[in-house]
Amino acid sequence: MEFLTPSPDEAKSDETTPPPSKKIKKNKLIKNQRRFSDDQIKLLESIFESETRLEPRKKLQLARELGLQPRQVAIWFQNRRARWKSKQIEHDYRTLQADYDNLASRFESLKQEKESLHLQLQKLNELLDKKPEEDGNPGRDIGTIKSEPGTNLSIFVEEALEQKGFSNSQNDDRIETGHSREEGSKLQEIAESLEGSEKSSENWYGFEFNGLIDPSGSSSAHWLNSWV
DNA sequence: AGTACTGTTGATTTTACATCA
DNA sequence: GATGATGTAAAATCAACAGTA
Repeated sequence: MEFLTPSPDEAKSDETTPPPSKKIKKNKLIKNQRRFSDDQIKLLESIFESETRLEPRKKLQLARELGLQPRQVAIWFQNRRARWKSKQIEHDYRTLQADYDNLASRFESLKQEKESLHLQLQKLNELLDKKPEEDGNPGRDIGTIKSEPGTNLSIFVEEALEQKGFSNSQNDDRIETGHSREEGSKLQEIAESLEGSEKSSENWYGFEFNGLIDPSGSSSAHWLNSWV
């Protein structure tokens, strides 16, 4: 491999002689000798890939091989390290920015879902409280119903429906307490919808909700209201 | 073609730290 | 252990040059 050799003036900063002032250097630079050749860069890069710092012995060897002053090799590695570091910082910044944007987006979606669920719960409560005294069963706030561990939302709603006099049986078409079948279907629909939301939330973007749903018996509505 | 601007890159300076005699 | 000389690295900066609008 044939590499350029700096002129005596260019070999200004070897290990033994002090570097000339910038003014002198400025006047004596020769075009095309300022930049290292492609082959020199190629070799320097390949070594930098495996080791970002050079041992003194290796530096001397490499300098001989490249036809450069050891000082030039040392400076090249210093600059390379500094510029690699700033690029790395830029890269890390972009990565963090993307992560943040992604999380912010998830947060917004979850917030909207929470609001939607809250609305559905309100509607459900309104329906459940429509005729609280007719069957001697006082209406209760859905938000105060205890949800046992492992109880999903549909079971919870079914219980409420039963207490309200709605039959949940597919085969039982009887309307026992004067509620229309349409009303019951609507409630069931909401229950299924809620269950669907609950299920989808469990694995929403890989989020684990186990820790968010209090298994100690606090109401589903409570965690929904307090979360976000 | 000449010019202004910008990015790249080799080199320098300053400062801090480690090692050694 | 304290001290000065020496070497090296990081960070900031300079300066020459190439590419581009």
